[in-house]
Amino acid sequence: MQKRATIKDIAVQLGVSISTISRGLKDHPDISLEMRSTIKEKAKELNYHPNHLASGLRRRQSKFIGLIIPEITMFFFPSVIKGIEEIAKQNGYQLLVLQSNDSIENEKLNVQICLDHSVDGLLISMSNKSLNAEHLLVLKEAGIPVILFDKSIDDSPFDEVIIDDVEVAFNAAKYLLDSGCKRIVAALGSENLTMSKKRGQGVKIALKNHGMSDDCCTFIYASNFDEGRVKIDQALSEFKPDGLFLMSDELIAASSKVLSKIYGSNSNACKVIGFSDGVLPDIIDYPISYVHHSGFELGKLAANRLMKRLFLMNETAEEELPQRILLPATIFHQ
Amino acid sequence: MQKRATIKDIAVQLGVSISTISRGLKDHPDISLEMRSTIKEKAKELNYHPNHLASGLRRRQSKFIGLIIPEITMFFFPSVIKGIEEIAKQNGYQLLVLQSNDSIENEKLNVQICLDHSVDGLLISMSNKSLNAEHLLVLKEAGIPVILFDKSIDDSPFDEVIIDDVEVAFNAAKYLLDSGCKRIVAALGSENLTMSKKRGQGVKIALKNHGMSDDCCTFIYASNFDEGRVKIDQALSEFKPDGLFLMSDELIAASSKVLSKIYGSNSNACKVIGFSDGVLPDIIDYPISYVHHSGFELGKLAANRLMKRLFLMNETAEEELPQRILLPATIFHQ
DNA sequence: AACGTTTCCGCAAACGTTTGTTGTTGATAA
DNA sequence: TTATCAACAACAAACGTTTGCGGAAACGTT
Repeated sequence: MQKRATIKDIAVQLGVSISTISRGLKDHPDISLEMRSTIKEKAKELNYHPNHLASGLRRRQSKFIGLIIPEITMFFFPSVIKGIEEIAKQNGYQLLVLQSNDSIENEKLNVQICLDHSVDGLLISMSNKSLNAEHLLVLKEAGIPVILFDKSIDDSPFDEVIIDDVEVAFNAAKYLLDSGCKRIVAALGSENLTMSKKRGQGVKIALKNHGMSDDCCTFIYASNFDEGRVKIDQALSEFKPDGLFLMSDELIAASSKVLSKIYGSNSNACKVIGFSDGVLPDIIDYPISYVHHSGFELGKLAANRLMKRLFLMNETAEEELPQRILLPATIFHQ
Repeated sequence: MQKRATIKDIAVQLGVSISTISRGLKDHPDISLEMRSTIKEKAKELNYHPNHLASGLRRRQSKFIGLIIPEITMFFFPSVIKGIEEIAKQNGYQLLVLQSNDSIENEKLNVQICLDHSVDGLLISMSNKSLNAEHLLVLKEAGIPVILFDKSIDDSPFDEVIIDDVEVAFNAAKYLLDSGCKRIVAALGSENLTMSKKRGQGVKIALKNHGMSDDCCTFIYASNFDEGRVKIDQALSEFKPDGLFLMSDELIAASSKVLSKIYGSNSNACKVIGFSDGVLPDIIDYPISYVHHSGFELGKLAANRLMKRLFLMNETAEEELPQRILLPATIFHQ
């Protein structure tokens, strides 16, 4: 059971002080070049690696960024995490991944965990119970930058990185209507999600624009895969729509078998448009169009924004106003 | 910008020493009951929360466990992580999630990151480049328990939590053969993966058991979704098999559209059996049987084993031998 | 009255860094 | 010769905990 080498071990073996070692290791100009290289040599020889807890404690920063999401499912979030991880790693940060399971209590707990671990920043996709960001204000007080991404709230006091839900949903619905759909079912996520509201709103605007009444579209809400399957089955069976709007990959998955069951291979009977990361449409049989919004890109955007905030905090005192960053989304057909 | 309260703040306000606070907070018997409650009251009042870096440094444990996996994809790993997270949280641990991207260099780097962060234990699903665990021995030296899960290696010097690949693959192949399949395509993962070898081996044993030559089965190898799609398409087009063996969810997804394309709705033309977490078969149209191996359960098993190791380390000095823990797997039909 | 025992708490060191300040050289300029 | 100034390195405090040890009351026991 080897004790790992410390800065002190190097100091003793080289007969110099520990401060010299510390400075030498990070190329402080006070230390001569020869000294630096002897230090680095010895460090390599002893297989020295800095103790993260010690330096974190001293420097009051952990090089961790908190990542709070509702749940790690197979939909969307894996690629988001990958995007965030890529940027974080580039900047020497590690991720502290926490799930709220769509509970506001858990969200609070997770915020506390982030605080306990002295995270340098936080990325959060809010639970569907969170209608405001009150419980995140404590982070602001602590001087920890927060970025809301994917699932945001109205009037966010923090930066947000999202897609333009109304606009994109509008375009998606417009596609269905332009294709001649007259009876539409729009499947949305949890009803208290801002995202659901906005995407629903986009659909309604499209309907209005096409001179169609709201009756032409049935809205259903489902907060997870299983609920989606049941409700979509019900809706498709009951209304036999000629157009289906699915606001997430989860709902695309949930509707996949139902679509084949009801419409068989006659994929013209019901046009489908979904919001997808791009993988699922390549897996399911029923041909669907989709708004491509890349989780990977979203993750990168959000993480980059956080990095910028982190950088700004060191440089200037002037607070930049909360900014809204939009993820581009394009429609892919069939 | 609020400074967070420390143990010292409580001490000053209460006019007692910081050691008393520290002990009082964790119910040390040396501290009187009244004192304990005044301390806790004041702690609550000041919204005190222990600084994790400080206590970690002092106690030489981070309450972090490292989790190294090849890649966070939508297949399998999300549920594994959920399982691990559940057990970890129950025991007061956080996860440090790292990806090797199937590179042994990254795996080494990640091990170093775990070391730097003083993780208390490590869970690792090995990259397909890792043929041995040499690069993990440094953890053993440091007294950090390691559990290999899912993707293991031969003769592991560490505990491993896996499924009985040979046995399960044997049963899966047996199902195809019992159903009368004569021309089989078996799609495996990366060729240098121990897991692929073992599952292939199971298939071969089943063939032999049925008195069939190895020629009756074509083995193809694919290390990711896209490669799988191409190779499966080729194989199905070329051999028009009446039985298909798919060793992972990823390959199930990759074959989904190809199956419909080639066999249409005549699902009897080609029996399919896969290894799945259970979600994908509910999404794709082509009816398949599958060996259910739950990522969630695997994660829990692995994490629990690690917890046990962690516990044993505190209690006894006697080293328990590396153990192999098998995840139960059952076959679901259609 | 002298001597244990509890009971409760404080002192101070330690964990491994970082960093502001001070000190020692030797060289150069006056 | 003395003052000046780099250039380099050491000292020591600090970050917020935990914990071994020691000590002062308060109490009972012979």
